[in-house]
Amino acid sequence: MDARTKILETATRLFATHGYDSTSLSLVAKDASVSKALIFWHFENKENLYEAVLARTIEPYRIEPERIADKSVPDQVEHLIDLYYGFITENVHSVRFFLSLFLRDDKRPDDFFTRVLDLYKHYRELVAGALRAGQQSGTLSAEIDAEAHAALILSSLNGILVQALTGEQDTASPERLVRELKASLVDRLRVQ
Amino acid sequence: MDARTKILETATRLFATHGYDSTSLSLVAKDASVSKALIFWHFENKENLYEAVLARTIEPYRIEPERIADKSVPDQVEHLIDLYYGFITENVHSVRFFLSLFLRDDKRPDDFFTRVLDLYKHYRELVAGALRAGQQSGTLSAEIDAEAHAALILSSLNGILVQALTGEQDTASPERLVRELKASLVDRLRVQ
DNA sequence: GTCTATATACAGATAGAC
DNA sequence: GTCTATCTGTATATAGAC
Repeated sequence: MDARTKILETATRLFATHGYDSTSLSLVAKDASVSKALIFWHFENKENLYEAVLARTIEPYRIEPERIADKSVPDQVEHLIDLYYGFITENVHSVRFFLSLFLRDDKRPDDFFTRVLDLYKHYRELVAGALRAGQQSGTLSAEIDAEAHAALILSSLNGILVQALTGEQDTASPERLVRELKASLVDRLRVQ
Repeated sequence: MDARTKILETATRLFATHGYDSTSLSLVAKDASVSKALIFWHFENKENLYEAVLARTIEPYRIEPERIADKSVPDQVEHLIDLYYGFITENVHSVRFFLSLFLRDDKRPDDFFTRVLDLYKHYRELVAGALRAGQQSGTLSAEIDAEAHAALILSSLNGILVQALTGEQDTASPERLVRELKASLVDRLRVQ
């Protein structure tokens, strides 16, 4: 692996765990086994390195349409829930990173910020759309407000994520909570 | 107000918004209109100041029993939800602070960490207990697992909190989401 | 208790040899 | 491209006057 990539990988790990300010370039250099000067040669300054790290981190953040619209309408909502949960599971570290960015007054370039938010909104609209489709086909209760309910489903998923991230080891596992979520927020809406 | 308190208040605000490392004592001194040396005279060093800030911040974190058991059983769950939401609303800044602490590899003394976790667990047990009471008195469906369902309710509340903290301004307000939560995770369980 | 002045360490960043 | 040596600013922390 070339030095540039080595620096990038090391910096990604360190920024994610300690944040921007608490990560010194001396430490990055040491952990990547290069000199501090080399970091500047490749990335010019600390902020540039950080932006490169963010760009690298956000790369897998996208919605893959082919994964979505291939299920019968009532199950589509649960399928979307599984996709969301699967994505989070595969990207725990960067998800934790972005979440902590949202909570801090830290360095957070707006373009990345809004890109994550847009993805989130888009996903919520997909869930809302699936709920509406279920209502129109008569398989889901017409009583609920699809938009608000979709927002609740996503919020609950985020809450489960937070619970998993903060590492509370007791009783309810994330998987158990997701099952409970599906049972309460989807299955219970099915028209018999 | 005496200088010690002024320092403590200023430091609380700054640590909460910028974190431990990004808050310099020079800034605290300037914002509190005292000399840097005075901070050291009162708190010895930066870590001590930080611990004092944490102790001050966690002070209102407690469960008040008199607020809890004064409702009819089926409404008790919704009452607990309101209490949780109310607490969060009143303490947004410190809640945000603690949440970001949980997500970072930052300075986080374990005693504070576990105290917050214990409170959370205790609260979840209160919700589970209320659910069980409802099931025993026949007002709530016996089908659900009270522990898992209580965990889901708390997770959802945390998710709503995160949504509010990350400041997504569109469509669903936190209040709207809490209403939706009550409708889906409590009302829908009522036995007619 | 509160200040100014200072010591010491380490941060981000540059110069210049190879 | 990669290094060592160095500059400059600012951080935590101390000394000592009042």
